[in-house]
Amino acid sequence: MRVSKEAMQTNNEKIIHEAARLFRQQGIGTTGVAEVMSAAGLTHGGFYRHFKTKDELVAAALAKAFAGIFKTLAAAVAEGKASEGLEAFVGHYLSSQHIANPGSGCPIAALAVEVGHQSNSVQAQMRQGCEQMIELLAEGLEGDEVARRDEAQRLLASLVWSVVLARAGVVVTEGDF
Amino acid sequence: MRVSKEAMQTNNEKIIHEAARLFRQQGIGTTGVAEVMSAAGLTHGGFYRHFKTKDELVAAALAKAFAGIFKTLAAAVAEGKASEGLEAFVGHYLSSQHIANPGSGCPIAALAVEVGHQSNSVQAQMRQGCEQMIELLAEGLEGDEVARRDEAQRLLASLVWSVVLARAGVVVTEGDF
DNA sequence: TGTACATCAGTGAACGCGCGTTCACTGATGTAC
DNA sequence: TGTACATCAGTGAACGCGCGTTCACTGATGTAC
Repeated sequence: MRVSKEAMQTNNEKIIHEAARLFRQQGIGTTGVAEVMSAAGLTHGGFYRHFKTKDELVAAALAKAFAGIFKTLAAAVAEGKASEGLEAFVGHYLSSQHIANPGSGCPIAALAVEVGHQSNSVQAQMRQGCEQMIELLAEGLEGDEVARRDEAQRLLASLVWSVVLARAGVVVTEGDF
Repeated sequence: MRVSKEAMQTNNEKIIHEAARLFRQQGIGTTGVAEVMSAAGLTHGGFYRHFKTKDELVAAALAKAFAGIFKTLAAAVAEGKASEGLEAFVGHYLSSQHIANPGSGCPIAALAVEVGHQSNSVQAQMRQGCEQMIELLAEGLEGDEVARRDEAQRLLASLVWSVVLARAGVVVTEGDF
């Protein structure tokens, strides 16, 4: 039966939230629309009142996942504490907590490769997220703009790769970042 | 109808070769057994004379993909030309040719994340390939063993990440490796 | 070396299953009077 | 403010489709005499 506008809005957010979690945890192709709806406490038939296609949900979930990751870092940069914010971010990124919980973690580490096989709009979302992350990381580094951007890219590569390897079970010796 | 032992062996190699190509090009979940068999010039019903499950094919294809990547580098190391071999390897790894052709390229860049959702034996294959690659890269670097291994890990992270980003369409400014 | 027969690689149709998507239906919500 | 009705979010069953896997069948291969 019909629900109020507020209830529908809440349901919409739940769907995106669960999708963002499940896609990162299990992969996009492996997670069905029915599973997402069930996790949100709904039946799968109602999905198409919220999204035209699964692809549209993927794009929304990816945007939400990036927003969650950026939140703390962006706040630190806005407060002028970019360097401290960067240090805390790196510490959390490489933590065993982040490695053990892809569902609430970095969408790049979880989905970057699979997104290469998704629609253009999803790829654009991933591209934008990566670029935004590099910019935010660069804020906390030293040197001129080009050098910082360069260093930020190398840092992101190290971070993402360490987490991907650790999740795949490859033991990595401590590196200095 | 039945074919000779030699013909069967040839077919087996064709299946693994096409699987290694298609899995890297399109992903594992997206590539069906029927598509692999068709690419090998066979009908999909015969697949189970060669492999017990699709998973067994994935493991074989991954091993084959690693073997192809290691070939040149391992030969250079064996000849005592590890440093030159490394340089050539890095040059090829970052080439537009490698970026444009995942089907014949590095299985880590193409499959590392998706393998996280595969069987234990497939994960073990990926793990072993990564470790072997780090060892081979370390051979061409300088310093003591620990420092070389450490540097090799950072190098691999940069290499893989650059290719993943480039394939996702994110333009990366030139970095020095 | 030649013949008779068992083996088994490959064929092509079928299996159950889960996928993304559609649809007739329900009944609370939101609106018009 | 109260009533009558149109709207539409959510339900649950169904759709076609492609997946991994199975199977009865075929006929060339390999073997035993």
